[in-house]
Amino acid sequence: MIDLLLKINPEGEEFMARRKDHTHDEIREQALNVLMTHLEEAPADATSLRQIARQIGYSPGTLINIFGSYDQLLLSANARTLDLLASDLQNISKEYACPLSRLKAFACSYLRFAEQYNYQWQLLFQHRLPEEESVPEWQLQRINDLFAIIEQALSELATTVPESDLQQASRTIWASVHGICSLSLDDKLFAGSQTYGESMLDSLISHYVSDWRAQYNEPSQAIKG
Amino acid sequence: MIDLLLKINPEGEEFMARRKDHTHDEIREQALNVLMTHLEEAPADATSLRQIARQIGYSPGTLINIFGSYDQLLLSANARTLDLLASDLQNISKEYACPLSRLKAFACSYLRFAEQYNYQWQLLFQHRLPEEESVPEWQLQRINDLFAIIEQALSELATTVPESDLQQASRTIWASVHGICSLSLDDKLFAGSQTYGESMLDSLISHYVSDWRAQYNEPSQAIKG
DNA sequence: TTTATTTTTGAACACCGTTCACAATAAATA
DNA sequence: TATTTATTGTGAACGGTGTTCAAAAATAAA
Repeated sequence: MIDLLLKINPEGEEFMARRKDHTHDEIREQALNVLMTHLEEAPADATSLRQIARQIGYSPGTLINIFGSYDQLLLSANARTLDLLASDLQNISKEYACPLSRLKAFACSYLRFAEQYNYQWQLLFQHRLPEEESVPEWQLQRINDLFAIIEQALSELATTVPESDLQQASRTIWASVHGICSLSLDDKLFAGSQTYGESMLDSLISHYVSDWRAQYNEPSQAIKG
Repeated sequence: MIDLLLKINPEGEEFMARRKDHTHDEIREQALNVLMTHLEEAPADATSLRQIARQIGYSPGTLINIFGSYDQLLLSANARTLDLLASDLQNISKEYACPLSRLKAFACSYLRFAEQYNYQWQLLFQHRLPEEESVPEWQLQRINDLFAIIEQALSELATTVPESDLQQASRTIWASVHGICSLSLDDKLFAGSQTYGESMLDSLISHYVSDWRAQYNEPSQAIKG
């Protein structure tokens, strides 16, 4: 049998199909590193499964074996991005005792992250899952952790607020902040870099929170409303 | 001449390369109609230049000749969508004398549009231009017209406001509304359709505007930062 | 009718994600 | 150790993509 093979493939020629000394986890790691590095200076559309495979010295099929599909490779990159973002926001938030400052710092960090990791951020939010495939568990968990930061700050600003109100307010703020960042990035034409987005974030949080807390902290006056 | 054709193309067989009785404008129209119809029930990724060409009975090259590229065909569809959205919002806004109600109706219409024309809306905002190709003129114009509606409402709520403040506030509101709609669409899992998004929009506008106008209408008190 | 011009084409190109029989390797067995 | 079995990675193939372009077809001009 070996003779037969040797006859068919007589020499040198660099045989492929050689099993490399990498575990699946190592290949995962390599592929994700290559992708994340790519995203540091070009959008996701500018690479491909084949390119990534070529760069780590494996065939496209191998990556499909490991990740299931190219979509899921992209999704794994999103997991990394979200982890980065979450730890960023959590660290920043820890540094602020004042809940209002904390909220603003949270929003600004979000914007800064979106600017710095532009293409990762784009992929994270623009990437649509095929069909009605549900958002993965870990992603919901990370997102909930981020909501918790906002909820915590809000609850410090206004005591005795029903949980459901806290949820709605924190979601409203998060979605608004997200929208401002999203629009701010597309709009590089108009505004001079981040100062514009930052002032919008400040405006949003100042005005929204100010009136929102008044609703709970000064129920007797009832001026606003 | 007719005889010649009949001889060359003796029957059925449907020869191609026959110059059809359509002007370029008509072909544009047909292609866009096919695309927009497709977007009524499937995302943009689910079709292609070739599919659209096939459906209108022309070759892919013809569409490239007319539109320049597939990207620009998609962009033309976005023009249509934006026109639809703009006229929708303008009509709705006309019906409300009260500026606050007008703002809320504006936001709700925006959300309803995003829900009804889901895939068109997705394409409109998720589609990234290649390179740093600038947003086309007409698109900026349409968007400015929409800002004008918000600015107008805000100026009715608070007189003697500097133009720059009006601009910032209207942009902040629009970006926030956009973010809420954007997130609300992705979140079909969580919420029971539109009621959730609507209440977030209401919360956003109520609180933000309430505090924002207080800044200008009650300058003597100076309670708010 | 012949010539020149415009329009549309279809084949070709270089890609893409995904599948799969089988070659190359490692592990288990005799 | 030699042989069988199981796993892992491959490369060719499939059907798709957007885009280019020589030439065919249809029209307009001479």
